[in-house]
Amino acid sequence: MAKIEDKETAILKAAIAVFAERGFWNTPTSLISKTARVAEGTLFNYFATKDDLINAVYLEIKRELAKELMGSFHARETFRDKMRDNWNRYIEWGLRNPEKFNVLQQISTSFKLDADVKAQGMEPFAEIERLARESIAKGEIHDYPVEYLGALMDTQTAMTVRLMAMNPQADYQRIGFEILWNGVAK
Amino acid sequence: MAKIEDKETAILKAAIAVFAERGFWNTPTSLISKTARVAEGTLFNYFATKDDLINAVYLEIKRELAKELMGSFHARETFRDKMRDNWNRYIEWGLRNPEKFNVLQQISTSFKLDADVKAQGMEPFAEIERLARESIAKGEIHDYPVEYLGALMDTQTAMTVRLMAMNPQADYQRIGFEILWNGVAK
Amino acid sequence: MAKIEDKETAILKAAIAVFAERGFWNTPTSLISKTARVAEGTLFNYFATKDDLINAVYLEIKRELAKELMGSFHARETFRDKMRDNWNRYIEWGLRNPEKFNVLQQISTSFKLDADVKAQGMEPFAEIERLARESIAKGEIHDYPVEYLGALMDTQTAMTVRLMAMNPQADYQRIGFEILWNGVAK
Amino acid sequence: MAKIEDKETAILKAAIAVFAERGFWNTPTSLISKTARVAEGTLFNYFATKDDLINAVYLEIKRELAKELMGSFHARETFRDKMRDNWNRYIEWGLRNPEKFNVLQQISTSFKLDADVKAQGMEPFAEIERLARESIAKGEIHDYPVEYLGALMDTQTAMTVRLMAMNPQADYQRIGFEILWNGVAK
DNA sequence: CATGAATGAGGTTTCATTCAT
DNA sequence: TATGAATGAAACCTCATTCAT
Repeated sequence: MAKIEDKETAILKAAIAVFAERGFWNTPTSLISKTARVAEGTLFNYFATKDDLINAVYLEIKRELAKELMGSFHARETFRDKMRDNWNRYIEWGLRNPEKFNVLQQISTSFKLDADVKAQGMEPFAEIERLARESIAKGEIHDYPVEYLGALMDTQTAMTVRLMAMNPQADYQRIGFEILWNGVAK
Repeated sequence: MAKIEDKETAILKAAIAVFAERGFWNTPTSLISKTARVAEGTLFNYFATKDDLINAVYLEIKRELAKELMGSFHARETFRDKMRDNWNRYIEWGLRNPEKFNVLQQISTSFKLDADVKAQGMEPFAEIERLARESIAKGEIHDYPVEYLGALMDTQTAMTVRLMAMNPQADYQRIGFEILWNGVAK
Repeated sequence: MAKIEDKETAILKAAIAVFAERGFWNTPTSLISKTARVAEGTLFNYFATKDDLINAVYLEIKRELAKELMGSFHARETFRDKMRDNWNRYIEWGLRNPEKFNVLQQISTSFKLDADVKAQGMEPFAEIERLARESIAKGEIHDYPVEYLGALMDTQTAMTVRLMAMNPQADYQRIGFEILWNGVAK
Repeated sequence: MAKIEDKETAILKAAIAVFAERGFWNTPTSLISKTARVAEGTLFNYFATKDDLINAVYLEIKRELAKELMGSFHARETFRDKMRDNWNRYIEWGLRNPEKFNVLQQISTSFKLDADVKAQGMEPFAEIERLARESIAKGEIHDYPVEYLGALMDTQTAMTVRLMAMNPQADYQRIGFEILWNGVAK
């Protein structure tokens, strides 16, 4: 049969859309395949189980986000600027992709990911922690555990996206970073 | 343990225990009733639907947490001390009640609560936002939107609990508050 | 709800009927519940899995057969008479209960029974082997391994039932026993 | 092993192997084609349906067994020797080819073969029944219905193979024939 | 003839909910 | 009010078969 469109991609897209709307626990695989305009069985040709599909969705989104963020570290000079760039890109990506953002949050907090998938998803943050260590060495920011800084950055960004989505005209993006930076800077 | 226990309470307790272990989407009501040593049908005498039960669990935990935190605002003098007291009580409660903390997070992020239940659950934060407004008026902290401050306090506390649960000997509790306070103080 | 009729029995009976007609591998549980005039889910209240049901069917039939045969050993005097009585009862039961006989054969040859169920099903033959040992000691029959004699008795009886079912007017019942006895007698 | 092997043969061999291991009801055609290192669709170029394949497997094995047994009738002089030769060859073939033996039993007892295939599979026994008739005429053995004798020979041989496979050091092969012969001889 | 992606009916099992007792 | 057997829709997944390449 003609591979007119990539079915795997169609399934992933459909999964993100319906997961965002109904929550992934509440979404039958039949709805995903229907949304993807694909037979019910086809889904399982690409993803052996629903859990595998969820892992794949997570990884797909994380990879897209990582690509979005990766550039930020090299485009700026100071650690503060790198961090702010990262902050801004994350938030803007989240606002541009509310479904993906939403699904990522869902999966992160309510699903037991495969260990290797989880590890892959964490890579992007390795870089930010490395930069934080450098900055600590230079005496720019306080000597806090970098894993705490990474987690803080992550949760605060996510929270900011959520608030901005509900209240678009507020100035949370600038304020949030100001608070974050003042919190850690010497 | 009380020998004769209200069945409703028994069901709520059982629900929290099994939700914490398996996730509430993954938990059949039959397991809850079994854990509560109550007939399957009995559960539905107290909670018309599973969704109602989830709402009730949420409210139950939120109320307990609120009671824990409420006192903090009056025991201290300055806003900083009130805030720190609140921070500490939240974290210590979370560490003492990992199941309840866990279930609260689950429900908050992956369940569509009834509007009125959600509203009731937010009450405790009204107080903290009121205090923040006072403090802003006194010029102690920056003039940031109080709803942002409330949300920040909430997510950062929760994140800190999670990290401390995984790494108990770390000093996250003190550090976290330091960052938070430095972030907002003038 | 009124327990007007024993549903468990109804399900077992229905299973035997449809297994006989279509083979148990080819029989959906939905057809069993439909035949038993019971909801699809009800079947699983009584038998956790289809495999459990098959084990139960096997045991049910074996027990009935055992009851039928058990008496035979005491009603007669000589070993030959006991054996012939057993032979006759088995065959007549098989002809009277073609469905049960058929299903028993099916399960015995094409299903991996639970170890304990298998063991329970074998009990009746312990007795015949014990009697064979006695008879050997008395010098009535040849000193052949009793487990071989038991298996021979079993397969030859079953084969005879099958042939008689296809060709009812033949004299296989008498002939078969004659061959069997002459084969083992001194 | 032949490097280039007929795909049809490869499929038949693979089917026997996996049927023996998992039972043919439990074996998906996809596993057969995979085992045969052939595409899923290819199997259906040779066998229109799974049922057709099962029929073909049956016939293939029966033919091999027939070839093995056919010679026996001419290599010996007396009917007893022919019969014993047949008995021995069957048993030894069964022990040498446990998978084929197993699959043959499975299909014979749990599958509705096509009428013509069944007829073809029975041919070898026509010969033994013819010889039995001769022997009866000569007064060597009792005048029993030859179809009963054929069926007896078949089931008893099969049972003996099964027992020997489980208990290889026992003397069932010799004993079994002794019983069989004494049963029918005058 | 060979391939393997695609199909969708159908299989077993789960589970929230009902209701007669 | 408490019970738990009964229900049946729906979930996930399998697999024989088709067919465009």
